[in-house]
Amino acid sequence: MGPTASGKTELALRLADALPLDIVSVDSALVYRGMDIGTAKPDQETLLRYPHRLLDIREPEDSYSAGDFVRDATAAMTEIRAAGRVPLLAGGTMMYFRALTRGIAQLPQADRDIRAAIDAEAAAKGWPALHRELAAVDRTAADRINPNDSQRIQRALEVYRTSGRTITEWHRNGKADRDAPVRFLKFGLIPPARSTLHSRIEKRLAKMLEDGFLDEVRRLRQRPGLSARSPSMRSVGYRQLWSHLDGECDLETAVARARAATRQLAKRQLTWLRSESGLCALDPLEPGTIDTIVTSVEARIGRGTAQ
RNA sequence: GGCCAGGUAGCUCAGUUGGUAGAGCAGCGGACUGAAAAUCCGCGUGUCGGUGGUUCGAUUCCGCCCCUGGCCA
Repeated sequence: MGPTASGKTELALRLADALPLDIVSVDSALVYRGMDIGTAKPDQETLLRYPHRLLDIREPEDSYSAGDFVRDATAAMTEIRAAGRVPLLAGGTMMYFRALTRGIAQLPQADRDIRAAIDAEAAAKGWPALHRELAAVDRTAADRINPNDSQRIQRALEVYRTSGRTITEWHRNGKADRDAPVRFLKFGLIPPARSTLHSRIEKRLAKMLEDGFLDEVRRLRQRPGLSARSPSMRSVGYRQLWSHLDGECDLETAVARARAATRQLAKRQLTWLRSESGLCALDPLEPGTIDTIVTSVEARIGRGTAQ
C-alpha cells in the first residue's frame, strides 16, 4: 500500500517477475472502465503480461463500495490461492485495505432509488433536517455524525429505510466471518520526503494531459448517466477538468487545482499509512526495497512453493 | 508621451458613504464501519502599491511617483 504516484505499480510488476504472485488492485478509481488516463491505469500491454484483478469491473455510472471490494477481493484471493499462487494486494485506497484486513460489518447494500429520494429530500429541507430524522430513530449514529455530513447521514438513513433496522444495530451485530483466516504481510511505500512525491505528481499530471486526459473527460461528459455529482466523476483530476469543461474556470486553474487535490490525496494516504499497525515501511524508490519484500515473502511462503 | 481601468491574504476577488478588512480556492490540523481519489469539522495581522497632503483619524478623499492591462499618439 502506498500513496498515489509513489511507484506502487512499477514495484508490483517487478515483484510479479520475482515471485509467483497475482496482482489484485486495491483502488476505488481503477474499477471503472473508461477511466484510464486520469487514474494512471496500467496500459493494455502491461495488463496482458501482468493481469490485475478488480480493474475495469464497473461502468462509471455505477457505484462501488468497500463492501463490494471485500467480497470481490476475497473471491479473487481464494481463486489465486487455489491455483497455488499468492495474491499481491496493491493500491492506495486505505479504506479498502482496512475493511479487508480488519473486517467490515454486514450491512445492506447501497440502493440507487433510496439515495435519489434522500437527495431530493435534502435539497428541499437541508441535511440538518435529515440529521434530526436520523436522531429520532438512531441517537447513537446521529451523535457521531455531523449534521452537515451528507454522505454519512444518507448512508445511515438508507440502511434504516431498506432494512427497518438502524445502522447502529447492524454495527453491533459484528463483522462477517471469513471462511478461512488470512494472514497479511503489510508493506507501506513511504517516500522519505513528500516533496519527491510532489514532483512525481506534477510530472505525471503533465504526462496525463499530453496523453489526452482532457479528451477522456470530454468523452465521459457526453454520457447521459454521468454528472459532476457521480461518485466516479468526483475522483481527483476528473472533478477539476469537468468543472473547467463546464466553464467554471480556465484550464490552467483546473490543472493547478487537480495538482493540489492530488497532493492532498497523497497526504491523506500517508496519514492512514502512519496509523496502520504491523506495517513494514519502505522507500519505494530505494533499489533495495524490492529485495526486502522478496525475502520477506519467500520466508513466509517457502521458496517456490506457495501455500 | 496622453487618456482610461486596475494594484487589498500564496491565487482570484469583494468591501470600507473616512473609524486599520473578508469570501472562494490553496495551505495546515483533525474525524472517518459499504460513494473513501469520497464526505465532514476546525484554523485568517494582510506595510489594503509607494510617498506627501487634508483630517481627531486615511486602505477609503486629493497630489505626485512606481507597476500592470487597454485605447490614442
